[in-house]
Amino acid sequence: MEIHIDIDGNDPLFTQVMKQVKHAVSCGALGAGEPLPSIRQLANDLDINNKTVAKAYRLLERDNIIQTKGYRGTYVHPDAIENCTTDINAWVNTELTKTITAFRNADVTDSEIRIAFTDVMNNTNSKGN
Amino acid sequence: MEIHIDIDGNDPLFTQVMKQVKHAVSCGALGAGEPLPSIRQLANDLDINNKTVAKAYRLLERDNIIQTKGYRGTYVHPDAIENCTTDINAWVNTELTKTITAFRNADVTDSEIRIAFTDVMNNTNSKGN
DNA sequence: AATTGTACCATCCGTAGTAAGGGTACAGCA
DNA sequence: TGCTGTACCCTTACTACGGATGGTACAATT
Repeated sequence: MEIHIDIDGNDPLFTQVMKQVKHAVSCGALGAGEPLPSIRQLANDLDINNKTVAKAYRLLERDNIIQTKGYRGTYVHPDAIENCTTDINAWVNTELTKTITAFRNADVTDSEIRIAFTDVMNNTNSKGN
Repeated sequence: MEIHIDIDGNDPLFTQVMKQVKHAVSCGALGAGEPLPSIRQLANDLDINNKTVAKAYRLLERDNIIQTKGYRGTYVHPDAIENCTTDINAWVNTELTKTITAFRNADVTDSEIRIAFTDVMNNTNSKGN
């Protein structure tokens, strides 16, 4: 596990952590079942906040790249390699594009789309993110 | 045409103008083909900016509530009454709700949804709003 | 000449959301 | 006891966007 962080990079820190873990997995540097450094450990090594690493880990776990075993640490998910390729954000992007272009073709203002968007985001039950 | 504006109201000014024009039309106070006050005129009467009224008029015309006849002024659309009931924003809202709840059920973070949204909005050709 | 809708330039303020950090605390394992 | 992940609290930039305003200018109509 060698993770390097570029403070001045374009990507936010938690994104950099996610990308590098994914990369380590797809490279084989991190095999299925192998343990990852603890949140506090990695945060300390990278000299960043616990929450930033925790956020990266949380999202990695949602994407089934890693697995948190309660109080026994965090490990690489058995199906990590396959799940590295499937990018959930890509799916979200294409779906949103379809919806939004439909709106635009109906001459809906970008402003109106944005208003409706924030409206829906705020007045709907989020599943607890 | 009596339009009253509440500066301290919750709705933005251009929305108030739109609502009141729609109301005047559906009430019958403003019949099909009748002329509306000019943009500058109404802006002056309400003591608001030209652009604010122009924005309201522009959206009202898109919704086929009113009709701008070039340099001859603005008039109520022939089918204004029917088009008063069909709210384009309602359709946008329900469509967006469907899409977003789908994302949330897939455990996509609200943050990720927002990022993808702004991404799509900025990296797609808007039809010129 | 005056008025029409419209287009373009620009600014200001308020709000909202993100990213990141700091702190404190808890329950379960070794 | 020490470590694990996790869940709260609150705070600080930074950014993007919306709403509104101001000014200037244009072509076409009356």
